[in-house]
Amino acid sequence: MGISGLLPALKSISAQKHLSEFAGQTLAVDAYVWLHRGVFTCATELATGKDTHKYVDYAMHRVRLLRHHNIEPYVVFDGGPLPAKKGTEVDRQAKRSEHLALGKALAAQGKTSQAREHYVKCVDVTPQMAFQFIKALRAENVPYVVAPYEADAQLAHLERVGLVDGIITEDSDLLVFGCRKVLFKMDAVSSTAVCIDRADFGSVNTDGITLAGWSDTQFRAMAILSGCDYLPSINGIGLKTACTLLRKWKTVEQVLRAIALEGKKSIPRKYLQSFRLAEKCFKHQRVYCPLQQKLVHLGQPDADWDEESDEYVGPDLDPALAKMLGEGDLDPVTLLPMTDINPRYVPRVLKPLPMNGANRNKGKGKASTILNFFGPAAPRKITASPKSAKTNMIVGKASGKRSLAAEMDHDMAVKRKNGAGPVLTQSRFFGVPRAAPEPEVQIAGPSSSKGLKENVPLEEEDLDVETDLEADLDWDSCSLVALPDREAKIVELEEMDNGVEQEEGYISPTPSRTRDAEDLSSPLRPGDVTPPPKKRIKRECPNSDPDFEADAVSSPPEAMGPYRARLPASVIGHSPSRDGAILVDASPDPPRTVLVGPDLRDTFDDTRTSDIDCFDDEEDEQTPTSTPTPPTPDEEDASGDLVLVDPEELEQRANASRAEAVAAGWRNTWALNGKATVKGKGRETPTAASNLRRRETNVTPAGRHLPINAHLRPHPYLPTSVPSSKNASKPLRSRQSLTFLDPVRPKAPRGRVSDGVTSVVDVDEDEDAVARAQARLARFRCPGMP
DNA sequence: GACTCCAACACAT
DNA sequence: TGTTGGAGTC
Ligand SMILES: [Mn+2]
Repeated sequence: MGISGLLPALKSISAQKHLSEFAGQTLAVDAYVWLHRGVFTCATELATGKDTHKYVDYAMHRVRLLRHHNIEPYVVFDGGPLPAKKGTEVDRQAKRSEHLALGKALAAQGKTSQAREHYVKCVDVTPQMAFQFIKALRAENVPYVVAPYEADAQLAHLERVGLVDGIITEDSDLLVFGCRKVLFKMDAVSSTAVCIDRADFGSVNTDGITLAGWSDTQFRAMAILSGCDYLPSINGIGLKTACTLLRKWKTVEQVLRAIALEGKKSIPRKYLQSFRLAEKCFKHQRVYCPLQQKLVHLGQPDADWDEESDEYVGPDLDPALAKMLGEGDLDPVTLLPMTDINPRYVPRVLKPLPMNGANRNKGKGKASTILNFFGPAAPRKITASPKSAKTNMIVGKASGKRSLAAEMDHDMAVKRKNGAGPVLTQSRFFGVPRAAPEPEVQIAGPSSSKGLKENVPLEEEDLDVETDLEADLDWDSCSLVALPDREAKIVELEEMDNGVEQEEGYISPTPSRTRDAEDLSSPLRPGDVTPPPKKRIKRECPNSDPDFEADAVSSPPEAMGPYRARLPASVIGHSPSRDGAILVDASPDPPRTVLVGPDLRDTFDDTRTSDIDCFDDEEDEQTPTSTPTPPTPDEEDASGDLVLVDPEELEQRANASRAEAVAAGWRNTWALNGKATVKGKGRETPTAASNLRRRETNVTPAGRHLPINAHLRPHPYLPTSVPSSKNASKPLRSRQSLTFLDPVRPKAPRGRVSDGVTSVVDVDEDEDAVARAQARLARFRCPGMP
């Protein structure tokens, strides 16, 4: 959903920019957007179960477009459902099958175009489809990561730790997650995008919406109040009124009080409590940190943290599992080994990859992942030393590519560590626009005829090449990423044909962190902590072939070069702000209102700690000041009657059914597997229905996994230590996490293929462990709601 | 009139 | 996921 109305409200600070303006930067990409659009290319094929990878081509085309503009994409995939998301999955699934049936019926009558209309509505992006994209990314050495939960939070994390300079998405939520630079509506044809910079928030003035002087917390509050994915809004409250109320009353508590006293709208019971949880999802959702190679909170939780919260923002996972998940080797929803639904699709490898010795088990090291996983030296904590990671970090056949990506991340980490300068003075509030608004060069047509020329004709001969490859290669016994030597040769041939040269030079990162309003207008800032970026040296295409699709070939074998070159500036001179707080010059301190008034225990929370804990934590320190007069005590009594709704029961009921649905899903899964095991083949024909799943799925549809001879069983789990929070005044309670208790001994690896579906990671021996993890996860993912 | 809510639609070629 | 237009509400 996102925050409806947010983008229009921010129109006044939205600027359409040409991609070339981001040259030299690394931009995180919300993969779902491209995959979702790509699906339109081949909806019919997907719905009818035909193998296709057109949706990957669509996405890769954009990847190459970015690279063409000297932007390094860092692709981020969605993970499993967050407990916070309610599973509306059932009726959706029903609708999908309807559409599928209708589509097939029409197709049978030859009405293919009408059929397609329905097909489109029944196809959805699955993790397995995402994996096809990942295969292509690996082949072209593009950094990527799979989020344990929502891509939103993952994207925000990458920006926060400085691995990327900005984010490409369509989801307005990203702004609520605290992202600084977000690019919406990227258009491949014009090579433009609509850029919203957080530093401009202070100058928002669209239709009565104003954010000057607001903190991130206030902004987030506005978004949540107006209704978000984690919490529907109070009836009648939209973005505008949320904004207005918040402007007047400053804190959520007071806003609620005002609403209650007004008496026209009914506030759900425990709304404030739910609000706090929703807030936590935005602030502290769990993400995978490529640097630490484990799950971390987006923002470190501080006070007001308990186990409920800790699970609500996404249960922790064992680091070894988290890593596999983050790198795409697990289905993030089921935690089962990723399944390759289209093994015949082998993305063209543009360059033989440099592999160190540890990596050189390609073609046969089926169990290497598992070996590494469970082996003696496997799961370990990444310390500050990038070396340990380098020697140890291999994930099976993913081989060179991924280790490259990982190494890149670690290089970034090192730089980041070394370069971490003094924390700049930052205001926590959105600055009011000052001085003359910077004249922004928009759509600065990149120097060139070249850009235009290269954009237009996109030849699709790639497909042919790939097709040839498919025909040639034997994929029966090895996973796709394990490239046969033969392919490497083909690749080299291609390289000779297309050989393009790319400069190895270091490209100066641009300062990406804004400190004041001026920064965004002038991205390049002499005297900044980072060296003034000379406008990137553009890759030249010596060939007459201007097609940027061929660009990728240009990467030299020592592919680390380009990666380093694209190190985001933020890695170098800044340490990430705590809560993504931004960062402009100080604006007038918002006044603090003393909370006096009716007892709204129902809407607030019986256990509320303090009436003025409103602007939580350390983030917003407000100086006491006079402000709109708080409600008078004598109005107090009325408040009790204002609560007309009692959603508690409804909610419980909903939870019950949700739990049931999930449980049913699991039962089906395992039941089907059991049956399948007997038969020998467990995967039903990949009908469209079985292949379709929304990304918010809570229920695991049957027929999506390989038959696994495992069963669910209860298991204990161990508490693990909590990430130390530097500013946590009190120690956090220990957190539960997925832990393998039994020593696992890897057996001889054996590939597994059924119905053309190949398991990428073979974990036969660890079924129990995985099953336990899943059981745990299932519990986590469907907890009782507050 | 301002705002919220909802249903329908676009998204690729 | 966003956008649009129209209905409904205050
Ligand atoms: Mn979202």
